Amino acid sequence: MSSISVLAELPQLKRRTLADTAYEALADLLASGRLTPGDRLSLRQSAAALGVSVMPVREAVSRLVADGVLEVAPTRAIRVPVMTAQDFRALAETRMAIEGMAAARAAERRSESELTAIRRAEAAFRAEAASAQPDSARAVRLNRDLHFAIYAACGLAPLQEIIARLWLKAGPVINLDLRAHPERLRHGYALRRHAEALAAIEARDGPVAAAALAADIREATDFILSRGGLRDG
Amino acid sequence: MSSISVLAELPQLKRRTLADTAYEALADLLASGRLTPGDRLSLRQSAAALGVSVMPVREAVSRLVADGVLEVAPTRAIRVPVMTAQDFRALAETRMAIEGMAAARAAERRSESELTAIRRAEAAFRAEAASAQPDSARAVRLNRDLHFAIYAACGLAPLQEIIARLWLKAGPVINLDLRAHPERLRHGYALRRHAEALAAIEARDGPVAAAALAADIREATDFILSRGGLRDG
DNA sequence: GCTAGTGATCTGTGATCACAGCTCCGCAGA
DNA sequence: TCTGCGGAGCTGTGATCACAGATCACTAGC
Repeated sequence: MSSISVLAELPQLKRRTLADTAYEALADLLASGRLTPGDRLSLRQSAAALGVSVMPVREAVSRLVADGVLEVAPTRAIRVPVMTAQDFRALAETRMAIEGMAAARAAERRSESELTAIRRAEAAFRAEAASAQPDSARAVRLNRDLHFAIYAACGLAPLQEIIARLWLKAGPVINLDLRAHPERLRHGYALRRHAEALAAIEARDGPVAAAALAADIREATDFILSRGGLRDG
Repeated sequence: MSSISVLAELPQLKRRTLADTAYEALADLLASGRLTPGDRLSLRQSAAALGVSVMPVREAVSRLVADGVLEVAPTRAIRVPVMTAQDFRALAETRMAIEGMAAARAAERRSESELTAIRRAEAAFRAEAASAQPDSARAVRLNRDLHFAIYAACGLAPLQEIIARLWLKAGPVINLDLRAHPERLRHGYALRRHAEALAAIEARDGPVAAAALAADIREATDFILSRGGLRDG
């Protein structure tokens, strides 16, 4: 054992493999909606685009498949799953339940610094939505930042990972719709729910925070479903 | 289109790769506690044991690593993570929240056939626990069957997948403890909570079902933590 | 004109090889 | 007794090759 006990405080530095990088690259494509439901993916083409061999891409894709974010058809084609309306509704209900719960916990246990981070994220999203020419991609990212600032305050790391996976799964559908109908941003639904959530978190009111988050998700889901872009199962 | 319309009723037969099989084999080792926290794993040795090349094992391991069920140390060693007491408590709290919620939904929406399945699973576990010489491994499996019979009745497929992942993560710790202290089975804690949950599901009482499941998880967790087998973080 | 067949090409899956880096063990030096 | 130093034997990671099976454009036959 070294006598320099300060070394014990050093964080374990984690190894970054090419597969990790490939995973993030693909996840970003999905979360930002640049890969939309039904899109196909080729290992070799993706590998060429990333400048690596197929191996790292393979590993990344197999993780995404395990998460249900991608799927490989019996025909050996990798593609973004096309969800039925029922699938999407079940996913939304799961999100409402889990993210609502995370928001409730966040409201009850948030620290001052976490509250500050949430306030800042809310303001950033509000500013973007209120701007003369809102940038969809930027708004999506800021919305995500706000939600995860809230979930980060819930104090349960496993819960945050679960939510991140759910977002990855819902990402393609949500972003596809947002691209087709960017005007929803102006309606201010999300803004109202965000304000409600922020107020509830400030007041340490768990149930109200949960209700606000759930309403945010429900309204976005209903909007998308009302468009009829998803087929029935 | 073929004129034999019956063909439309055929189910999509899903491809089973060696990687899938390897994943299940490893997951079973973890869920049943034959791999315990701290155990190391070698790709080549695992591959040899399974009679395949390293490739399928690699893919399976990378999925388990993504799930947090295995980890690769910076030293390039694959092992079952050793959770701190805090980690385990956070995992348990997450489980209580999520599985409680699933149980509540199950109570409210269960069909008669689902209720029958739950009754049968509860009786099977009770019979095993009451037997003269309870088989730990068998009891663990029956306990799992009962829990998942309940969650299957919640009607949300994404939620079930999430719970399955959480169980895989908690499996090694729980089973390790159960092997060391099989006497807990006789105390009947689990039996009481199971009976409460079953009664609540029969009565379609969501909150009580959630409370019973949460209590089941909490008691098992407290028992394990009281043993002091987990180091602090 | 439409269907069935055919071959070139591309797909994911699996096996194998190459390699940098770690562990372990014995040995030499203080 | 402890420390430092190699070298052999591992490790996971990545690249490459082999292969069965699918796709797609195209043609022959009705």
